[in-house]
Amino acid sequence: MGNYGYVSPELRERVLAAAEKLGYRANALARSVSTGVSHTLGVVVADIGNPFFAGVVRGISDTSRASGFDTIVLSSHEDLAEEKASMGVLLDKRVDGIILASAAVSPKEAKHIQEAMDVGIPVVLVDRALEHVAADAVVIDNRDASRRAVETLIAVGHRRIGFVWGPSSTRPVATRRELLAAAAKSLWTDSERLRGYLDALDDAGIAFDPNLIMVGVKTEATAADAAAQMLRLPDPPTALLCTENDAMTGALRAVRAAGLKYPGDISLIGFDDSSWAAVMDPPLTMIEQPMLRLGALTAERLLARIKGEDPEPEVHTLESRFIERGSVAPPRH
Amino acid sequence: MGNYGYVSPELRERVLAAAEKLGYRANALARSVSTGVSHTLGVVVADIGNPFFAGVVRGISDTSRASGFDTIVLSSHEDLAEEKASMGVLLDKRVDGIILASAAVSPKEAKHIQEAMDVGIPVVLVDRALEHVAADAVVIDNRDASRRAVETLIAVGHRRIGFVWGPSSTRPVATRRELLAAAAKSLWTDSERLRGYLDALDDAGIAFDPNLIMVGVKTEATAADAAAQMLRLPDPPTALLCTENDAMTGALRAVRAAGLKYPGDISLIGFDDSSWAAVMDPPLTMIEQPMLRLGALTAERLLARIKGEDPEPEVHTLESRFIERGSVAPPRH
DNA sequence: CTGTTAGCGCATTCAG
DNA sequence: CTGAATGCGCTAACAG
Repeated sequence: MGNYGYVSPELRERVLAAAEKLGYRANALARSVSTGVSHTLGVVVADIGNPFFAGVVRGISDTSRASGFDTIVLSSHEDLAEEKASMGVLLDKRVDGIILASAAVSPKEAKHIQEAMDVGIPVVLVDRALEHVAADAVVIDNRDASRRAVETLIAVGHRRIGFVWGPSSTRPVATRRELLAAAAKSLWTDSERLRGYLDALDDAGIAFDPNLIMVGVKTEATAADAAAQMLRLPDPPTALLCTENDAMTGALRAVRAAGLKYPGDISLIGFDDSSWAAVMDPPLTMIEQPMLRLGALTAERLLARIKGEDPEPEVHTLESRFIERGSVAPPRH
Repeated sequence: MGNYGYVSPELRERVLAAAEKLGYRANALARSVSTGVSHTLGVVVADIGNPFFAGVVRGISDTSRASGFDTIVLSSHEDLAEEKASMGVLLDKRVDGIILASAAVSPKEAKHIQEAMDVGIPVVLVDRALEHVAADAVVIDNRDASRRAVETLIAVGHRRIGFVWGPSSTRPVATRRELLAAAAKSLWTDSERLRGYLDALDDAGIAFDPNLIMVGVKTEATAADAAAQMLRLPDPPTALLCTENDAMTGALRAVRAAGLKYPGDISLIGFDDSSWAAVMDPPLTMIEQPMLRLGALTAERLLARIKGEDPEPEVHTLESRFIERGSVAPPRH
């Protein structure tokens, strides 16, 4: 049944026929115990409910299956404890390698990753790189994408640009130094996107205003609150950059509640394109991430290491796509 | 390490300490080979990229984990062959039970399900019931929900109501008989929703018009085409019922391309609520499915069978919620 | 309580 | 080519 050893064609037929008739299935677990390999990839994403990760997972499983590997995916719901537990489950189930979109925001939170690698099981990071972790990472050009978006806004005249979900600091951020410190303790993607935002402002000589940067817990509701608060400012933003799907829907709620129209009253740009963004009226200008390719490349890197290759860990950066639609216009006056 | 047998507290401490220091992890595979149980649930959904299924999976894994079960989820991408292969993987990995949202549209396509049950591994269906398969099923009141939606439309005066994604028949459907035959060969959810639509029309004495029912392959693009075609009719629909997320975005594309405004020119109701639906302008009237509870209840039923309970298979029906927002209005004149 | 032994279902090695 | 024996890492049953 395992397709090894020598058998006469005739015996093989008889065995196969008997197996078929009896409904026999080889026990993959016993096989793994015996061989030491499971031909299975473990994946733990931050939130499988996020269409972005669903796309990445699709990319992963398509290419891993093409190589004869199963994939078992777990979701940590952006919770570090759950992430560790999930990795434990994968290690116990003896997967041959692990793909991880980690909720860790600092090197000390990434111990479990290093430990897994120390045990000899290869890990590759996806979507979120991690400093000081010697693992491959497959990501997009977050900083660039963010900068390009803000530059687009500045190019048509905006100078007050809100940033709808940034560092998840608990305390308010007032100075640039505090902001950078908070960013350093945030998810890599959030941090990068914030830096890109700052890059563009700096290049244009626009002063950074802490009131225009959302800080704290990130949910659609808090995004709506933060956006609403910005819009009530004496000098409110004329444009909003939303760094995630829920940030955008939250911002849209606030914009509508304030009785504002986009792009006339306020311009909008968001990360993570979707069908909905395209059918909004007007349609939303968005930054599209290559989810499938992200997943595919990640799986390729991991598979290579499983096959024994052992190059220097590297950060692979894929390009996002800026989709101009109808949610950007010059500010009033 | 397995927490069985008798050990002195002191020895236990020494063993645990040694295990800790050595980084020892019990091999879950070997354990399963030995005990015959894996404490893991297998799930194969039709499309993990669909937020609806992502929610169901979340419900499943939350409640199964609470019972000490891991869950490994696979996506069939609505493909029957992949579904069978996925179930094979799960059986090989010796999961203790399987949850399935099947792509099967007829009893003969459901053999693999019966086979799994014959081998002694419990299966419970979710989202889609299957006639002639003696398995538990956890679903929503699709037919009722659909009927209520159409009744709402009729109540405000609509008589020409388009049904944006119905039976996936390859040939056009002209008569009511053909329609029912096509429905019988469609996904259970699609079929139920179509019946509910027909129920409401019948009750109101409105004649069924095959031109107002989309038939064929179901993608956002084909939905847009179908809707566009309906809108070009000499006697076009004044309302559209969209039975899925992509059907709604497709319909919206067509509505916009035709230069129509909702709800003034055309009313809209859809299945599967989302943040986007709520922030559309006007916001969309939608039918919300209790995804989490659907998943949770499904897991409960399966867990019960794994624990040895063996009641008569039953179809458990949960209630959907009709969320009235701003996409329904009386037809013009 | 402790130490030993057999056995789970497979892959692999080694005589015939 | 075939059959039997050994071991993978674990649980379970059994003497001491």
